[in-house]
Amino acid sequence: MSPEEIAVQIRSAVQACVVSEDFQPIDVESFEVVVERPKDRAHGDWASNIALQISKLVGLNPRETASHLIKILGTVEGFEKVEIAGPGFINFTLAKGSAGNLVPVILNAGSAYGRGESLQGQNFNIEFISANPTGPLHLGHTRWAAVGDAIARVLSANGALVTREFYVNDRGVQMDKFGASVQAAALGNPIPEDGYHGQYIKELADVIVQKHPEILNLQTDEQFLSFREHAYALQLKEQQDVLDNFNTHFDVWTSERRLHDSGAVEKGLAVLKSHGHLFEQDGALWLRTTDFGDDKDRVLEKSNGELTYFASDTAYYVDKRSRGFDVCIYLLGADHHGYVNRLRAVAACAGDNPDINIELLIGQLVKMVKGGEEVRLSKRAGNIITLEDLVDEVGVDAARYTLIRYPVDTPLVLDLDLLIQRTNDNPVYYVQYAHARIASVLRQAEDLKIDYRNHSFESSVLVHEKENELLNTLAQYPSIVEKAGELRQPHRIARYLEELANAYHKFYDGCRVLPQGEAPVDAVNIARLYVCEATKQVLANGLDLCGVSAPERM
RNA sequence: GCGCCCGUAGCUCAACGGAUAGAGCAUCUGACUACGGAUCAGAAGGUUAGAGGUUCGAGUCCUCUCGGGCGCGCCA
Repeated sequence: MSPEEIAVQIRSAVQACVVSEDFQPIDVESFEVVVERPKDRAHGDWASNIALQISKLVGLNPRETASHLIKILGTVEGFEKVEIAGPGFINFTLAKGSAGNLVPVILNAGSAYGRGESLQGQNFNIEFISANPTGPLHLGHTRWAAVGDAIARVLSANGALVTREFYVNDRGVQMDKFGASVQAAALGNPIPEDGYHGQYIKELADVIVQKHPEILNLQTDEQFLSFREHAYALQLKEQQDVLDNFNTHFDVWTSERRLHDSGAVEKGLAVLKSHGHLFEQDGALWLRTTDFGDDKDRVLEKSNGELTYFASDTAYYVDKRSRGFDVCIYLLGADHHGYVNRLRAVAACAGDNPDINIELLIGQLVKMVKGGEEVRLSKRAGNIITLEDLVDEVGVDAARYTLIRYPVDTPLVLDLDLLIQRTNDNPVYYVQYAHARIASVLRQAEDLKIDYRNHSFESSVLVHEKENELLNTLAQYPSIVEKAGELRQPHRIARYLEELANAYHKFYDGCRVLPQGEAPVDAVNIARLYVCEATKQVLANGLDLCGVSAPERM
């Protein structure tokens, strides 16, 4: 029996108690029935705190409430035991073997097992990374690449429509500094103090000069523009290639320049104006964000007629909404948390509901430690650790998995030495190993000509404690996916996979799957092979949501 | 000064307001002539920074204190 089915049973038990007047009348639909795995498995397979929740409403103390409920629940088929515990928890122990009915469900659903419809019909835009095209992607970007993509996967696993978007900041002062730096490097001049000093600047300069030798003959100003544009194109292409290789694919790349050229900025300002939140002061144009919780109003157009960066942000939000997105998600680094209030205010000024139409996820920065010393990340200083570096060291799977298995609001300290040398201790291998191990068992079954798929699956022979635990863990998967989607927290998938891998390894240790030696194939072997295949499927499904591969061999 | 985030085992981190706060690493002890040991079983390790409060119940919510990170421009 699944947790959802148990919840239904509980609800009808409450209804019955109301009808029999053991409970004071309450609206049976007015509360959420939570069924979850007890932390301590000795408490049973599933537990509910329903009695604690509704005891006041029904006019009894929690334990009395629970005792009425279990009188009814205890008669339901499929439960071996239903009992009260602690302050009024109801613990359910499933009848042996009943959990096995899940196996055919998983195998029939295949890669769709775990997918849900909780976000059906919602159209999400998730914007992440959005780096300046003035250098390689660094470690902070890498966290967003992994997490942003995983959130997108989790959202769509719950039925949402998702667009991954990258905002290219290709306009403004930084681009000019970038261009000037490359130009200087090409000419052998010292790079400007406030320019970019990384080694990649020289490399870009060399590539450009080699491909376009005539650039050296241009007038200084013209030459500068040419260097800037060539370098921009090369650097953007590199970011795109690196992200592709990182298994993170964007649906839309929005250029800030194009946003301006297309008239989107004027359109955005018009929308804000129509809602009456613009005003002029000191010769500048302002947005009254303080109406909606910002701590100061913001300038959109400076007194000299130039548009601010904030004007682009504003226009960009309006533009996204006009493209039909219900929810715009932004992943921002902790150093941008000051933007939260102003962006929420932008949504409100545009006539939207900031609690619904815009979501700002703030992630803490990633710190890298090597040999006990913090490695400082500074693009300008040039001693950056790039996405490429990390992938070169540990591989795409380990890098992605490591970055998504923590909630984004915890600052992350990665020990580079540990990551490089102790790759076997990385939990990603633990999970992948479980998958590969199952693949190996199934391969051997094939070699032994055990065609278990031609036999029917008998769940009743699965009575071993480890089998039960594994099956119950498998049953949790859909609710984990739903929770991860609701909270935008893909790390829940990773943590679940580790638990599932652990349950499988324990099962494997305690339950022989294939017949030993010359022993004949019996129903237990068959059933366990089915369990293996179901576990393999769920591991593969979960790893896919993480953007990590599920290897057949390691 | 104002604001946001964080503080959990030696280290890195978990824990929709739920039961005895959990994993991994590190330390110690065990298991196979191997269905893949990249595994499993066990030991040890905690006043969840501190003090109040809210309630059936607080690591989680509220207030204050201490400690750490970050942000507060007609910059981008």
